[in-house]
Amino acid sequence: MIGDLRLPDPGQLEAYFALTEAVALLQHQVDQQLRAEGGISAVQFELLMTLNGSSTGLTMTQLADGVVYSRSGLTYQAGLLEKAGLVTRGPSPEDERATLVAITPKGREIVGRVLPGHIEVTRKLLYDAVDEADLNRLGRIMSQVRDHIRSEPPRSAGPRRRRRAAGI
Amino acid sequence: MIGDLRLPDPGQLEAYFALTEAVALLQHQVDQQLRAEGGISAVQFELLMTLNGSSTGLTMTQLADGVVYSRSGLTYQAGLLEKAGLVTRGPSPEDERATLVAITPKGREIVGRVLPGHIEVTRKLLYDAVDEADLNRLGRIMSQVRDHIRSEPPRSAGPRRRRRAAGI
DNA sequence: TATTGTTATACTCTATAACTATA
DNA sequence: TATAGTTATAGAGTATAACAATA
Repeated sequence: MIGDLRLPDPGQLEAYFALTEAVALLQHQVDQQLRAEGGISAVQFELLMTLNGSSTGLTMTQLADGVVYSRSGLTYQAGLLEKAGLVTRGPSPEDERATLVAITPKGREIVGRVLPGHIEVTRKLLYDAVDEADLNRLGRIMSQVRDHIRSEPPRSAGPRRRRRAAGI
Repeated sequence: MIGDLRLPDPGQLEAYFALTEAVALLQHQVDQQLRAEGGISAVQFELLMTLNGSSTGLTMTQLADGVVYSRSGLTYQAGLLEKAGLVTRGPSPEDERATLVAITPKGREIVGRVLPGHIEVTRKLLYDAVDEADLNRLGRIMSQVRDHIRSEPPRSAGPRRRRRAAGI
């Protein structure tokens, strides 16, 4: 049915399925906690956390690094955060094209409010599930994977042959 | 700013961030491949793969196991797949309340069409990034995490103190 | 010309609550 | 009463393409 396709061995499949399923479960509960305690989504939390580490603010492009979203999606999220008073947006002195995004005191307050619960959730679901040695291994392995993917040529490089789609 | 909160150590944070970022990057590219070559989303692919392993079909409830979605979300996806002719829905002979979902030949065709590319993407992004020993470790660790989360009491158990939200 | 960012638009997806029907 | 599933609805999020402004 699949022809001469070399299938991944069971160990590879198990790793892939366990990885995606566990992360989906984890992210779902993380998102619930952030919405319940801070009224923000996981994406917004990630943006606030990134900005929290910068005193001068970041440009939209810098903010987009490390996030998967499109530029317009990021503009949308930044707009929501600005409307809620958690960030400010202003022109960059260095590059007139750029927009500098900075976290506000209220933004830091929200981060401080949700962080304990966030840590509690991740501890309960992730840190408590594996011992310290395995957690170190996990961090090393997934850092490797992340760096590997980031070093790959951009998606559009390989003009993949596009066959007829199901059209859902 | 955060009071006496015990912060996770750097190793824990690194593992968590690397995990979520790497999986986000991986899933994004997997989704692109599935849409380009099969016109289906990652969720729909997962559902088809699950049904592909069952000869008699599965009920909506059985299908929901292993997926994070709400019942209505699953109904929506099943409706899309049915409209596209990739699955059928019919009453279960054993339980009149249940709906039996089964994959069609056309559904199997789509799976066969996208699977090689799917395997190619995961191989390039995940399997090629780590050696065999690490992949086995990853599978073991994440299976542990998945089972741990699944064994946790359902979300609603702990009536978390709900503070004022940002209201985004 | 290339880059930075926004906007308009359309669409996909998800969740909540109310509802039907069967166990 | 509890369970299986659907529907109506509403909202959040995402991507694409066109656009304006600066490098």
